[in-house]
Order: sequence, then structure tokens, then C-alpha cells
Amino acid sequence: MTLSHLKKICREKSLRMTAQRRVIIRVLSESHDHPAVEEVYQRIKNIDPKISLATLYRTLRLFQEAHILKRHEFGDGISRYENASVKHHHHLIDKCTGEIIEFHDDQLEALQQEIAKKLGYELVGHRLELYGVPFGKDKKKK
Amino acid sequence: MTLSHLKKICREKSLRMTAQRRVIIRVLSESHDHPAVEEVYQRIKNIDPKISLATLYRTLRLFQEAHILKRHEFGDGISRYENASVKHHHHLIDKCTGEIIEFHDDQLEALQQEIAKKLGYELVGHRLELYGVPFGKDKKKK
DNA sequence: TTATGTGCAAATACTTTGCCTTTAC
DNA sequence: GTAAAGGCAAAGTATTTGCACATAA
Repeated sequence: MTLSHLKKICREKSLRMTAQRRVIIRVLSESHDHPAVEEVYQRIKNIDPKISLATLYRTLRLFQEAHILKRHEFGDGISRYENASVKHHHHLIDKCTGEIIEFHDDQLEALQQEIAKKLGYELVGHRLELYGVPFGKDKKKK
Repeated sequence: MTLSHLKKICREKSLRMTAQRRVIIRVLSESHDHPAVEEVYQRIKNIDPKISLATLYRTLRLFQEAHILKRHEFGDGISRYENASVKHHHHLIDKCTGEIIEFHDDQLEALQQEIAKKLGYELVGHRLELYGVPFGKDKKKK
């Protein structure tokens, strides 16, 4: 998820390299967290306050369709975005702080494949989220 | 998820047993699929056409808070509801037909516990969805 | 030049809320 | 009788869209 990704997408789909798209890709590439639309919007406005929310939505959708951006929805119902070029992983959400921890586990991936196969399906996607509390803290949710 | 669940909740939280709540719990208990709000609404209206959508939403929320109903969001962005009293399981969504297959796997559950523990967390919840296509069919999503 | 992209405001889809009326207990 | 629950319509959210203007190629 860099400027060159954008150039590639524009070439492939004959889209235009606009100032707005450049700003948005820059903000996303510098975001190593999982920002919600509103957060991305704020970061964008710091660079160019004239970009509209509609353009942001259109661009986020564009990037999702180009598979350079992933959308998540963790429990709270709001969409969060993440650079899709990072290695495949899942998320553990800390119910105390809201912190999002990324993890990957080969055994888990293999097991999922196996389960799907057993059910007669070929896996084309999957989503896993764990919700936890740090050891020793109250185990009540929220 | 039966009438007696409702009675129990009402006793515990000093809520009232209304005709609307009885109809809603009846519909939900007879629904062994994963209906969206709109679908539940239609089923309810077949029994009592005067129940309002607002009441349905309020009641669904009530039941979720009482942990007798679970809300899911599978990829398509719409909320679907499921009786929470059935045995713990996950879902495999058939991308060709939209069909939802339920499954459970002890090894998977154990592995998730283990992963959380390794990260320093006690697991308080988790969500897993697999998206697949039947063997031999086109593997393109949607 | 001209089709594509943008900004704005309005529209949409889903869900919640305010307020007045009805009802369970 | 009284507080909780319901119905209705209005208000919220989050996101998309129509349209006139701006702009990249």
C-alpha cells in the first residue's frame, strides 16, 4: 500500500491519479493501526482539509476492490481499515482497552482448511477474532 | 429460548410479560435458521400484525443482553439472529448459495484458547466464520 | 478536450429515541 | 394506580448517490 500501488491500480483500471487519492494512500500507508473511517478522515484533513467524506468513502471502496485494503468489523459495529499488503493474520481484541493484537498461527490455518474440507467445501475466505482480557484482570466483558 | 426463558428473565429483571414479547420469543424459538431483523419482523407480523418494528428492535436487544439471543454479521453487513441456547458452534457460509452451515470442532476451540494464552490473554469470546464454495464449483467469491 | 473524479447535499438503510398512550401487575 | 412497555414518527448513524463543477490525461 504505497504510491506505486496506486499508480499500478490507475494504470490497470484506467483511473486517474488525483491529489485526493494520493493523500488518502499516503495516510493509509502511514497508518499501522486499524483506523475507523472517521479516524482516516481526520488524518486526511490534516493534510488537505478540503477532501470530502464522500471521496474518502469512494476511495476506500476502490482500494478494497483492488485488494490493497481490508475492512474489518470488530464487535463494536464500526468499520476499521487495514493495509492488505501485510502478511495474513487475525486479531485479538483486548476487551479492557480496545487494543488490537495481531497474530498468526499456521496450525490454526491448517485446521480451518481441514474443517471446510470435511464439510465438503473449498475455503475461499475466513475471519477469526478473539476477544480477551489480560490475565488476572476482571473477566467481565466490556 | 422458550416461554419459560422469558418468564425467568422477566422475574429476574422485574420486566413485564407482554403479548408482544410472547409472540417474539415464540417466533424466535421456532426459527432454526439465522433470520435478519426484517425476516423476524415478517414472521411476527404473521402472528400479530400490529407489533411495531421499534418493539422488535427493543426486544431483540433485551434478549441479547439476557444472552438468550446472539447477533451475527456475516460478510453482507446485515444483522442476523440466532437462538443462543443451542450448543456453541461456528458458521461456514456458502458463497454460492448463501447457505449457512453450522459446525463445532473441539480441537479448534482448544487451539484458540492456547493462542490467547500465549498472547497473555484469557479468552472471553471469539468469532470464527469460514467462507467456502462446494468442491468442484467456481472458486471465485460471490 | 472530455470523460472521470470531486464536493455538496440529499437519499438510503438500518437502528434508536422522544413522546404520548396503553397495559401488566 | 403507576411505572413499564408499546406505537408512531422523528432523529440518529454510517454509507451511498445524483448532479453540477473541476481536472487529469
